[in-house]
This record gives sequence, C-alpha cells and structure tokens, in this order.
Amino acid sequence: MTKKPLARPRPMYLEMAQQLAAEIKNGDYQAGDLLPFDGDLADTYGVSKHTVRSAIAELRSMGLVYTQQGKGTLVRDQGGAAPAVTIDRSVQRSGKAWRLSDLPEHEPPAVTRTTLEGRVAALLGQPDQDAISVDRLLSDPATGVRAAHRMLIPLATAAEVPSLAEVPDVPPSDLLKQLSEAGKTLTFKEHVTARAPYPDERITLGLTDSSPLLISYRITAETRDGEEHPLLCEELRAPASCELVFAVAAAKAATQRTPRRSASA
Amino acid sequence: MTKKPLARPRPMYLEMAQQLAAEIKNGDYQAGDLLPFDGDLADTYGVSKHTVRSAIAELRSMGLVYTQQGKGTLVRDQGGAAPAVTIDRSVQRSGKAWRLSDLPEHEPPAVTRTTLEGRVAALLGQPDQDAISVDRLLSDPATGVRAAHRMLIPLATAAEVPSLAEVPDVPPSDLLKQLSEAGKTLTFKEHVTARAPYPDERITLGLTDSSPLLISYRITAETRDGEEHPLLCEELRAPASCELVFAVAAAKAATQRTPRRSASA
DNA sequence: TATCATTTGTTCGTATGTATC
DNA sequence: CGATACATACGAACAAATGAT
Repeated sequence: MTKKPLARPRPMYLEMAQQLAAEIKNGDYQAGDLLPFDGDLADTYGVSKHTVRSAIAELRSMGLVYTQQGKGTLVRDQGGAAPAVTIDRSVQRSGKAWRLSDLPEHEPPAVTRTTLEGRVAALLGQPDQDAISVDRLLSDPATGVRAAHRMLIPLATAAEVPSLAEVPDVPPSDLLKQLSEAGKTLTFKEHVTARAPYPDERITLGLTDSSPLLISYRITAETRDGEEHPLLCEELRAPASCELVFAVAAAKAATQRTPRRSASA
Repeated sequence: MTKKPLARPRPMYLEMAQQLAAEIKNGDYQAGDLLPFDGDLADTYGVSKHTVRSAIAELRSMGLVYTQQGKGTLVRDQGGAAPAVTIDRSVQRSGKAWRLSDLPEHEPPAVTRTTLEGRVAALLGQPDQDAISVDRLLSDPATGVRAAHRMLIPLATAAEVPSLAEVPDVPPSDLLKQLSEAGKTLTFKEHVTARAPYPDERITLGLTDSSPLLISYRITAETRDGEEHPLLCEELRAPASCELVFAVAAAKAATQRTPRRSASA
C-alpha cells in the first residue's frame, strides 16, 4: 500500500517552469498575455497553488514573465531582442575634454566621506583608505528605469589634484578633465559582474522582483613609469533589463607582458 | 478614513533577509559558518519555518549563502572582495595576429548551422539569416567554474572570407587573423547584460542555485565607408561569480557624431 | 466614490522525501 | 541505522492590489 513516488528525477515545479518556458518561447503565449491564474494552472497540472507559485517564481526570475498583484502574470516582451535600456559606457576624448554618456540625474548628488572596502578597495588598491563618495540616482526618462551611480575619489588622488575635492559633485567628465589638465594620461578598465539585489536596492531602484543587478566598476587610472595607478572608481548598479555597451580597446601586444594576476586569462 | 499608503510594513521575510544580510556583511557570521537552522531561526524570530526559508532563498539569490541538503546553510566566502574567476575580455593585436584571452576548453567544440534570431540577430543586423555556430564549454581548471561560449559566423561573412567556413572550430583569434589578412580593419564592442539561468543552463554550467548569469556579446565589426559592419558575434554565458574585465577604448570625439540609436546614451 | 470579485502576495501549519553526518 | 536539516509538496487563511460595477 505504499505510495509510488512517481520516480520523477526533477522537482515538479521545475518541470512545470521548463514546460511553461518552452510554451512561452514557442509563442503559445504572446507578449503581454496573461498566464492562466494560479488556481486554473493548479487544476490543469494537478498540483497545488503553492507549486504553481514556485514555478512562476522561476519564470519570473528568468525574466520571462512579470506579475502584478491583483492583475495576473504577464508574459514579458522578450524576443530577447532588445533590452529596455542601453547604457553606453564608452569614453570619448577631444584633447583634454572628455565626454561620458550617462543617464540623467534623478536627484541632486549626495556627497559623503567613506572608507574604501570590499571590491572597490581591492580595485583601487587602497584598502581602509578614505575617499569622497558622490552618489547619484540616475533615471531614464523614457522607461523610468533607474540606476545607482557612485563616484569614489580616494583622498590620495584628491591630494594630488586638490581641485577634485573642492567641488566633487560635478559631472564625471569634469573630473577627468581636471585630471588631464594636471598632466595625467588616463586609461580605463571596466569590471562587470552581476548579483541579486539587496532589499534596499530593490526599493531605491524600484525593482518589483529580484531579477539580477548589473554591477560595473570603471577604474580610471594613469599610466606612470609603465605601471597603472588607479585614480578614480565609479560604481554603477543597474537592473539587468539594461545592457551595458563597451567599445573594447585593441591594445597593441607587441611586447608580450602579462601583468594580470587573474587565475584564468 | 483615508488609507495611509506610506506606513506599509515590509514583508517579514524581506525584513529578515535584510537583517541577516547585514549581520553577514557585518562579520557576525564568518565565511564557511553554518547559519542557525530553520527551526531555531523560526523560534528566535517568532515566525514559521516557511518564512525562514523565504528569507534564506533571498540570501541565496544574493549570493551571500549557499545551502547543502542535509548539511545546512553556509555563508559564502565573499568579502565581496574578489570574484571567483576574472575573465579577461581584452583584445590584443600585433600586426595581423590577434590574441584573445579565453578559458581553456572543456570539450571539443560543436559546430552546427543555425538561423540568427533574438538579440544576436539584432546585434548582427541580420535577422533570419543563417550562420555557422561553434559552441564551446569552457572551464577554469583552478575553480571548476564553467562558461558557455558560442562563436557565430554569419554566412554573409563566410561568403566574403571563405576560409572562415572551412575550419570554423579554430580559436577565435585565428578567425580574427583571417579577417585581418582579408584586409579588414576590425573594431570590437561588447554588450553585457544578466539574467537568471534556464534550467538546462543550470545543468550544463553546473550551477547549484539560480544565481544570475552574465551574458556578453562581443561584436567584431569592420569599419567601411565610415560605417560599422558586423562580421562576427561571440556569445559568452558565465555565472555571476565571474567578473568580466574590459579595457575601454577612449575614442576620439573630434567629430561629434552620434549614430547610436540607444534611448539613453 | 464606494463596493465587490478577481488574482497575486504573504504567512501559517503539516507531511514527506532525501542528503549528510 | 538514526538524527539532523534542507527540499518539495499539500492545504488553508488573510492581506493587498487591480479592475469593473
């Protein structure tokens, strides 16, 4: 009289999510369509509402659908074709004037003083040193997509170029101009990763679900004595509905030097 | 009798996740430590085990902890400082020889013929055209981290440079060399976004949870008649424990041209 | 404007399966 | 083998948001 565990290799909610995902990508559900509601899906699949919710949570975290309380579960407009917002991370220069393309500010920047720690400290090579932090909340007027931008000016850099610290909440390109006028040759590296947002980030960025966050650090460095010395660090946190675009520099590899310490180059 | 929309209490599980996240980042729990188990946490917080599970699911998707069935919930080794693997996406050139830094292959590449669709088709500007697809599963020997790499050679490009299609499963840098030898001037753009993995991607990439996936498209283009014509598209899918590094080109902005169509530059 | 049905969100309780020690 | 602890699944109740009446 023992129950047959059905010998299913994968959990039912994943099976269900995979099937629904296939149907969405197959076009059975068009973008903007409402998925059948919890109860109906539970009946047709012969499972409980809870299992349906787990499956839908999977679909949501995959970015295939989004849900609105009181309305239903809607299929995302995803030919996978176009991201909601394209954030251009290119750097342009004409003489000592720089041009960065950024989203418009949503609020006036907040200037604070912080201690460098974590990934930022590692990238700047200045753990436990102090820095001026300029925090901005950016917003794309067309879509309402928000992103958080933080410009970190280490005190060591401000000591070299004091004008940076006087009015730190100017556009980032102005800071680059001041560094150029101080005689520095600037290079740029971007470090990109992703993670799920923290609860407070979900609020400030206006995220409805826990879809991932793109994290990008732009390190502005000067090349001195053949070595790169980091001067500034910008941190950008944007929802994954965005796409970051980089114009990649094709460095000349005449001299074969590999100063990178990365495990896998 | 109007409703106060402001004083909304946040859901308990989010509150709990935020507090636990703060404690982890505060150092109350060290890397490798076991979190108190469901039942104890439920008692101390005065909630049900189900709510504890929701909170822990949040922490897991944030990458702060990971769980092992039968063992417990462990705190990730994350000073937030160093990513597991740094993937160098720089491009180096010496004459007509190119050098790309890639992870070692885990299996011999699989060559198939596909039709361009979705984001890749949009980036190449060739919807519904055919292409040669070379799929590789990369693996970092030190950490075991895996990544999926796909090189797409549109038939239009193969028609211009037939040698590409003859042996497509050579290292990407070899393809660049052939393009260079065909007299083409190459430029590179990377488009980076993130999303949660599909179930099959979780399997092939060996992911234990649904932490995000970094998606990067590298478009190799030639500049002809002042316009960029895409030639190749590489798709890289890597777990978010990785970090992608780009050396950003500082383009000269002497002529102010903005051919980008992006909504928010 | 207010009410109401619909649908998702959150929380509880409970039970069973399964991996680890 | 047994205890522990996470994973999955069912059922139920109420809260909150939405849209229509």
